[in-house]
Amino acid sequence: MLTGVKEIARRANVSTGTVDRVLHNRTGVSEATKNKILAIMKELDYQPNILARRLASKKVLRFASLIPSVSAETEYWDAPIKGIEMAEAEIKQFGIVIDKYFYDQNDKQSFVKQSNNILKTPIDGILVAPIFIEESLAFSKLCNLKKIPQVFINSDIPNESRLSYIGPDLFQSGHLSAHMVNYLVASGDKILIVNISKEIDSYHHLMRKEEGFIAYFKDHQKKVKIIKTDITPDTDYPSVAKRLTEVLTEHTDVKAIFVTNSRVFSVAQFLQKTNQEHIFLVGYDFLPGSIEHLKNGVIDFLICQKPQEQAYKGIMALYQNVVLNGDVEPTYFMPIDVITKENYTSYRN
Amino acid sequence: MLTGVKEIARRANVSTGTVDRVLHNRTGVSEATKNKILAIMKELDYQPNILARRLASKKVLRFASLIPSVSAETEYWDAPIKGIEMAEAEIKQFGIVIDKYFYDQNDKQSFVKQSNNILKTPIDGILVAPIFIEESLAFSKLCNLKKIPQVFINSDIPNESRLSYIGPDLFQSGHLSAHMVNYLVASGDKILIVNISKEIDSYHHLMRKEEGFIAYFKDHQKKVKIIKTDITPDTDYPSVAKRLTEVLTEHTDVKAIFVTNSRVFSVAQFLQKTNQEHIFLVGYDFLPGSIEHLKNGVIDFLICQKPQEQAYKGIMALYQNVVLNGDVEPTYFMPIDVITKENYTSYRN
DNA sequence: CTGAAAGCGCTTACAG
DNA sequence: CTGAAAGCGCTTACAG
Repeated sequence: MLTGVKEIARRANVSTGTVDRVLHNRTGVSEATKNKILAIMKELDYQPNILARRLASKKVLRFASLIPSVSAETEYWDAPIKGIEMAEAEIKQFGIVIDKYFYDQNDKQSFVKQSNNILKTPIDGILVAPIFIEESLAFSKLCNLKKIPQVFINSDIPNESRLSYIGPDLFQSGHLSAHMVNYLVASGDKILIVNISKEIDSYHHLMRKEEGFIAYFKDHQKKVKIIKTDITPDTDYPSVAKRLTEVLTEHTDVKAIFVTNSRVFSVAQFLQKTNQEHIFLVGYDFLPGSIEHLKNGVIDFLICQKPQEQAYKGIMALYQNVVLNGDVEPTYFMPIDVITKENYTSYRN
Repeated sequence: MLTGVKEIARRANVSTGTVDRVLHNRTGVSEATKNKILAIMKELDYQPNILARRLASKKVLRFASLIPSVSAETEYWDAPIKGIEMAEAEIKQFGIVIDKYFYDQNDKQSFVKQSNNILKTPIDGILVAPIFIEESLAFSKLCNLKKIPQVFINSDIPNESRLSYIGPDLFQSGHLSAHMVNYLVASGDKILIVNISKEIDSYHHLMRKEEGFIAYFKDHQKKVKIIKTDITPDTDYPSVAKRLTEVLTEHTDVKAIFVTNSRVFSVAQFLQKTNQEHIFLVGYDFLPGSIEHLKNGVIDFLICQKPQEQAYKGIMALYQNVVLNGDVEPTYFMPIDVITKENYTSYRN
């Protein structure tokens, strides 16, 4: 009452409609009245009532999400969908709808196509997992031109003007993995790093983890031998098994294996089938297949970064910015969680 | 339009005021019209518009929080306050205010007094850390009589009708601690469990962790010797140091120490001062003093359970129930987080 | 037991 | 460039 648009209008000797115009930075207000109103707003420290605003406005706000589609090999992306849906349920009463777009993680063109589809629609905010660097950068630029705020999850793109990144600090997560492995090995032991990925592009992502892992042992008193192998482009189980057989035949003394992504379940499967469960195994992500191997002891640790929460927080960051006009942290590193046989039951992915 | 109170009123041939009366289960409506309106609501699957409701209603909703006050020894309780304030900032636009009450963790009477103070005010929901079992039970009963929903954090009270418990699964967290210690010790090693607490009552809480810890090694192939000591009622540093000196003089071969609460920082301090950093150390909670000792390697692991998020979620659960009339999970176990030198920087307490 | 009217704090056409 | 009026979907007195 003492601070609403009515009061501002009264003090400025204008109608509430005019106040509303400057509030939303719309055209059709003289500089003079605009400045007068702005001054009064500042004086009153005017805070719009979001309830009233959303109730009065019939305009629905549209957010779009663009993430990889779920497949047998990319079950991981189930969690972000859930996160998006949770956020949607929470904010739909504010007149927000979320259009969900998916692309094929192994096909850049599908990303380009879907991002173009999004830009054809009127959209107020975008949540995207920018797996393909160049294509994502191009998309981001178009969004900036249209002044559409973007939030990135899962991995970041360097040097780009997005609203926020919400996801892992990849280097640190590799570092932590090494720290965990450090408890399992002795000086002189041999450690194998395994990257499993179809797309060369995704390597950027995995490489950061590998770097963090190697950096840990570089200046550590415990000296270990680190070897590595990339399994690409074929990543089906037979390909994984074939390569691991080769490597582990050449290096019969591998004490621990670090897999840089969720494909750790394939490696676990292999170790189990070949009775090599004595090799310590550390990998990524909270997937049913991996949890099974955590239970039966083939996998020792999983590093997880709450993909569901990443997406949830991503949508809420858009909401915070677009609906509440609030500030958003430009970079929000998710906690790096260590999952073991002992705590997986209460883990919220 | 097709589903609001107006439409219901039209179909039932009554005014919106009457619809509002049955909506809020107020008196002064004949059974007949009430049933008619109820039927139409069900038919339409009527969902009230929360925005409109909160905007129209001038009634503010009051939640109360009742947790231990912060002191040098109980810095831990800083985090829940932050969580409460975060939630408050988020929901105050819905006309919710939160009254914060504090009690002395070492004084049951202060809990009784503060809980009585709360009940003197008109309150719509309560968040409480029920450290004192009997007093909390009594308080809970009074709340139930007044139909005030209660959410518990930090620790649960058995067999009581609360809206929700949000906090650790204590037994499991002890179990996980043992799992971590297991990586650090060998068969035959000696492990010391340390409970540090002023109030005997708090032991219930610590005992559950101890039980989980011991249970882990009970049916484990690796046989270890577990000894324990309780430091009570004096818990200042000199008392801790004195007792540890005694124990570690008697048992010169202790390989690892498990402290069942945040007082691990006192133990760390002692180990550092007495040059016994070679003893592995595992404890609880993300406090600055402990983080320092995590950094310099005196503490190996901290087990944390996001006290800030517990309180945040607790308030949001009340909001969910009271404002949105939504369902709330009766028990929500927080993830059991493992914090090390490697991942503490990105941990959100 | 029930209804008519005003109002919550905004936004939205429409008219000038 | 600006204002008057209606309306978003509820709740709140007040009158009967």
